[in-house]
Amino acid sequence: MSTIRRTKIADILSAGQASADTLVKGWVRTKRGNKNVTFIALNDGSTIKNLQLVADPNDISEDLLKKVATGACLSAQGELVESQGSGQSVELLVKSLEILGEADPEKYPLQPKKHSLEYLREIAHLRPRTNTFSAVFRIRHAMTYAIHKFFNDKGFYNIHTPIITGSDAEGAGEMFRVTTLDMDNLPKNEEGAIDYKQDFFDKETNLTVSGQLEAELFALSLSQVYTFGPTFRAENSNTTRHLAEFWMIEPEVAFADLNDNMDLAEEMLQYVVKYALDNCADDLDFLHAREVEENKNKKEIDRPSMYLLDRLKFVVENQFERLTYTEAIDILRNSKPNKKKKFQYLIEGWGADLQSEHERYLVEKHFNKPVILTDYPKDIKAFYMRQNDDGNTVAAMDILFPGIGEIVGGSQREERLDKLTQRMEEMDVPAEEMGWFLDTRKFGTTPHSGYGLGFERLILFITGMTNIRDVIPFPRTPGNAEF
RNA sequence: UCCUCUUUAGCUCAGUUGGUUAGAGCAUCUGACUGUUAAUCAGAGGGUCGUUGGUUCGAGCCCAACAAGAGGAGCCA
Repeated sequence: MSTIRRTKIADILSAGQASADTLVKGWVRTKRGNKNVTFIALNDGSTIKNLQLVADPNDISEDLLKKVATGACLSAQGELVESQGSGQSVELLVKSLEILGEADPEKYPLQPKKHSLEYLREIAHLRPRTNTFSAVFRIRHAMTYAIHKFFNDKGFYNIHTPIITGSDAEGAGEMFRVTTLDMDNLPKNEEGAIDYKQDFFDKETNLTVSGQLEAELFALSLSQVYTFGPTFRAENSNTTRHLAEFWMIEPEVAFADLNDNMDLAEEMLQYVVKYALDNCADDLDFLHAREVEENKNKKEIDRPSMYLLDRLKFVVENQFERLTYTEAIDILRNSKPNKKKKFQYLIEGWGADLQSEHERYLVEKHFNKPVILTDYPKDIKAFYMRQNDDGNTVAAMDILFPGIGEIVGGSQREERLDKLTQRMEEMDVPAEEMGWFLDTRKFGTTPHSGYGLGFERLILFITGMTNIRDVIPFPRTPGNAEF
């Protein structure tokens, strides 16, 4: 092999031009052909598209070609020429071939055929070699970048809030304990309880369930900040939209009220969807076609009213519907399924939390577009949300997306010290442990707002995947921490 | 955690009111074919029917427990 540099398949295909001496490396997707010619579809992950290698048995030995099986890794050098076939513009006439890594076709778990997502989940270490998952993870990267770019361009600062937290007052769900104590021989104190004084941090510590409270501290100093980090919830949730370890984006903005907050969230969502449309066309085209194919055999009623690319364009081009919780309750109370008692939980009066079936009705049936619900009853929301003048509601907002449900949850934060401490008392939040948080209200407080965006839920929407375990490389769910 | 469903070849699935030797497509292997596009055509190999126990002359099929997976609910992002 000569010492020329590897060319990425994405670059070869986007240039689409013949070139004398070219070196490519990648993994074999399929091989086919006859005695006189062998065709190899090679993929290196730089694009969903494959490069066709053409091997003449006069140039490449039969023994070598025999080792070219699905999954094997190759290095191939030759001449890039205009393709004689119709499926591609250029192809590589192979002059020399090296097998970097063989893959026994009898044992390699990925076959050149369609696999179920459930099966691929069991071999999550190999699934990025498939079209679907390589597309999903290229898009996931693009969305990570787009989010950082969006906030950076607006003058936000990215804050790395702690992953290990000593605060158990965040109130956003069950936490994972962090400890270096010997679990088989826990030290006890005089009262017979576990003596955390002997633990690594001299106290009980957990993995974070939210960076919001820490982000608020920086919002009240740097004005506009956001977090983008891992989040851990030890809830026993077994659904297509919950993970025990997931990634969350939490902007926090000083001098912003609930309307500013909604404007920011809507602008961000439209920005990143547009970014995907502008920059991930090949992958989205593939996922779109995949979805159309999946629904081909379904009945008319079970098919989505819009397919992936149309849904994405729709979100970019249309404003989200904004209404209050109270208005939503009125719509639901007078809705057909409520009158005909089709809801499992009937809407009778003001104050109840909305169930998924209600959110789905509003988003998928009544408005048929993303919906922002605001001003929820204070009793069903967190202590830190700003109390409205009516005394019953808080300045909260949830953004609901079709097929996904809540993708964003946020609020204007309670900046008034007396109101905040009163609410903490009512909801049994230990104020004595949160002096650092209350200090922001004691010293130079100001109205501010923020929200949390579930990154994987965003990826579900953008890729059209339907199970959250298929949009994170190695999903952690109850009873499962493989790989 | 609750409810429902599923578990048969490497993968995706059929398998009748319980009956003798458990099938198909794809994949794999072998062969054919002068440029293929998930190539095509022909042939071959491949099974402790999730596990354990029970009912029965007889269980892939009926019953029970357990396990794994999926979907829905709750919690939320």
